[in-house]
Amino acid sequence: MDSSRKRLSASLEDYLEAIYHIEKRKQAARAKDIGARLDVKGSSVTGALQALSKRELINYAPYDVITLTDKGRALALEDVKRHRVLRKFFVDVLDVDMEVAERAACRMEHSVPRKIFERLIGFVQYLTQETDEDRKKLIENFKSQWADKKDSHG
Amino acid sequence: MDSSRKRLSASLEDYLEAIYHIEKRKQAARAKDIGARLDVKGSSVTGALQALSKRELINYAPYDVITLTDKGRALALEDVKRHRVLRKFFVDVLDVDMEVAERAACRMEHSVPRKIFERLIGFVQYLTQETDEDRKKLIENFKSQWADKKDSHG
DNA sequence: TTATTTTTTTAGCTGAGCCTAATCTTTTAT
DNA sequence: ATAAAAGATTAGGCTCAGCTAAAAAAATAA
Repeated sequence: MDSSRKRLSASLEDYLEAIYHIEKRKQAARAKDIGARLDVKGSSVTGALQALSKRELINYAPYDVITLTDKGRALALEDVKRHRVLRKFFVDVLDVDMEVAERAACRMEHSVPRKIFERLIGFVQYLTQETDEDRKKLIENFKSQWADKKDSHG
Repeated sequence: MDSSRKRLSASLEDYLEAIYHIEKRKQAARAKDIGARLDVKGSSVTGALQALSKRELINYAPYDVITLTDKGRALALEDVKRHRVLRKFFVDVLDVDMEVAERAACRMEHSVPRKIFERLIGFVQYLTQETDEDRKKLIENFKSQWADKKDSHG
């Protein structure tokens, strides 16, 4: 019945998130900015905008600027949060490069179920609390153990 | 040029993994088993089999039984490993139900980049080594902290 | 103001990956 | 051996999400 009930595709999530970031920088988004950010052609952007508009996630009229609706912003924020917590886990705990973490988060963020996401938030917060010496040491131990393995293998 | 160089789609990875599991149980797979496992119709299976065959990941001839090639088995094993390590992380570290972990692993396994995957293996192994009392305690602490949060929130 | 350039949209094509319905093959039961 | 059932494939349709090319609108420059 209501198309807004169905889960957003990974692709549309990407568009929504892109709009969120562009809006944050410069009030409103335009199609070319979105296309540049996601590396797709303008015509593809138009199609996605129409889909998001139909779901009432963005304010959209042909040739006009694009903004998020409240509903859209809420959804975008969920994506952004998933992205952030994954990236933080990859960088702070798994100790991978920021760039690798960023790409990985982009790829994985769409598929993280809510329950897992919640637990991950808790776990990362728990593990990275600066106040607890043991936890910090554990992470450091893991990292150096990893460095050793790397050295011995190549 | 060579289609086998391109990354497999999430869908084809699913088919390959299904064949791997069926083969392990009963020597060779047949289309209906695959369809039953993935909950798709037979005609969809045929299409996937042709795609996998073209990439030389399975031994396939119409109406004949299906087996993995060496290349296919190697690839399937990578998927299976990604699946397993994610599930182990979810269950042993994040402490979610097996069923939730299973579904989450299914959803996420296709998008885990190699470098992240390697680190995650190391981290899970490190954290779940029974021999180290501190690590075990850390996990237990996290789990009970989580249980507390759950109680106080509802 | 008018002409040029940029941006956006429309129209139509492609490939994946699913579906149903119809048509083979193969297997099983009589 | 042959009829019926089960299993597999083909044919054709659908949606999604990208693309190109061409048309339309907006912005900019002369």
